[in-house]
Amino acid sequence: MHVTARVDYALRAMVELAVGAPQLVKGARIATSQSIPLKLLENILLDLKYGGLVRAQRGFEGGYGLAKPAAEITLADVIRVVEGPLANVRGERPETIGYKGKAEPLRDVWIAVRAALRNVLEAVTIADIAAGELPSTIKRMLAKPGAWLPH
Amino acid sequence: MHVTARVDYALRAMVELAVGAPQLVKGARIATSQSIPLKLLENILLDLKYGGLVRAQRGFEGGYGLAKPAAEITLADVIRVVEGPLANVRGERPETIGYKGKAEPLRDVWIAVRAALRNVLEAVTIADIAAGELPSTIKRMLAKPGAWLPH
DNA sequence: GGCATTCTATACCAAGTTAATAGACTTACT
DNA sequence: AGTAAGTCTATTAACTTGGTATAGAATGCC
Repeated sequence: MHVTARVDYALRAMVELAVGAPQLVKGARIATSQSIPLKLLENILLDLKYGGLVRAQRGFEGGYGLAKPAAEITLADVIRVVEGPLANVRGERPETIGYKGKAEPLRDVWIAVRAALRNVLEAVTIADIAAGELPSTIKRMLAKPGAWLPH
Repeated sequence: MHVTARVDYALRAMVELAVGAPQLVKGARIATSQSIPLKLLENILLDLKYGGLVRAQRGFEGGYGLAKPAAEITLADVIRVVEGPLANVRGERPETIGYKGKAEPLRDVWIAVRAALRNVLEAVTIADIAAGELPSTIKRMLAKPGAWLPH
C-alpha cells in the first residue's frame, strides 16, 4: 500500500493554498516552502485544476487558489483527482475482480480495505490539516496504543 | 493505494495451501487452479518460505504447506513478508516523514491510514478466507450502505 | 505596444519497479 | 539410476514514477 510522491505533493500544495486563501499563491512559493520540484508541482496543480479543485490565474499577479472552500475538500477528493480510485487491486477496482474457488472472499476483504481508507480519507478535509485539528474520529484512532509503532 | 499482483497471488496461494492442509500442495496445482504463472508463483512461495509462513518439500511427493495453522496467519503477515510495511509514503514509513509548516498534521493522517489498514488486515486470517466466513467486524463494514459502490 | 511574469500544454527522459521467464541445481522418493 | 518435485539466481520486457525541457498563451504594468 504505497502512497506516491504525487499524492503527497498534491496534498501539501492544497494545504498551502488553504493557508494562503483567499489570496492566490504562486507556484514557485509552494515549491520552495514545501521542497517540491517546481515543474513537477505545476503538472500536479494542473491536474488539480482539471479536477475542479484548484483555480489558476496567469500573469503578473497570478497564482493558484482553491476552487471551493477548504472545508469542502476531503483528502480522498484530492487523491482521486491525481491518482484515480482510492483502492485498486492489480489495476482494477476491488469489486470487479474475479476470484476462483475458495479465494473468493478475498474480494470482500478488498472492499473492506477500501471502506477503511474512506473512513479516514473522506473524514479529513484540507481545512482540518491547515487548522492543525483533525476530526475526533481520527484522533481516537491515533490515541489507541500501538498506533504509532511500526510492526 | 495500489495492491500489487504479487500480494494478490501470495494471498491466493496461501488460501490454497490452507484448503489443502494438512497435505502438501504442488506448486503446479496452485498455479493452474488460481491462474498464476508457475515460475512467478514459485518465486513468491520462496519468499513466503523465507518469511516463515510456508514450508516446502522437494522430491516426488513434494509440495508446499503452511508453516503454522491458518488461523494464526493474518493477511497483514503475508503482505509484510512479500512487500514490506503495510503502509508507506514515498518509500518511507509514515512516522518517519518530516513535513514542513502547516502540512505537518498530514503525518498523523498517514498514521491513521495505517491503523485503519491494520484494523482490517490484522483481523482477517487465512483460515477465515478458506472458510468463507469473515470476522464480524469486517462483515459490519461490508454491510454499511455504500461500501460496494465505487466513488 | 512592449515586456516581464506567471500559468498551460505537451513531450521527453532516466531510473526503478513489477510481472514474467529461463535454466541449472538439489533433494527425495521409487 | 531415474524422475518428479522444489531451489536459487539471473534475466528480460513492460510499465510506472519522478523529474525535466521547451514552446506557448494569458495578464497586467509601464
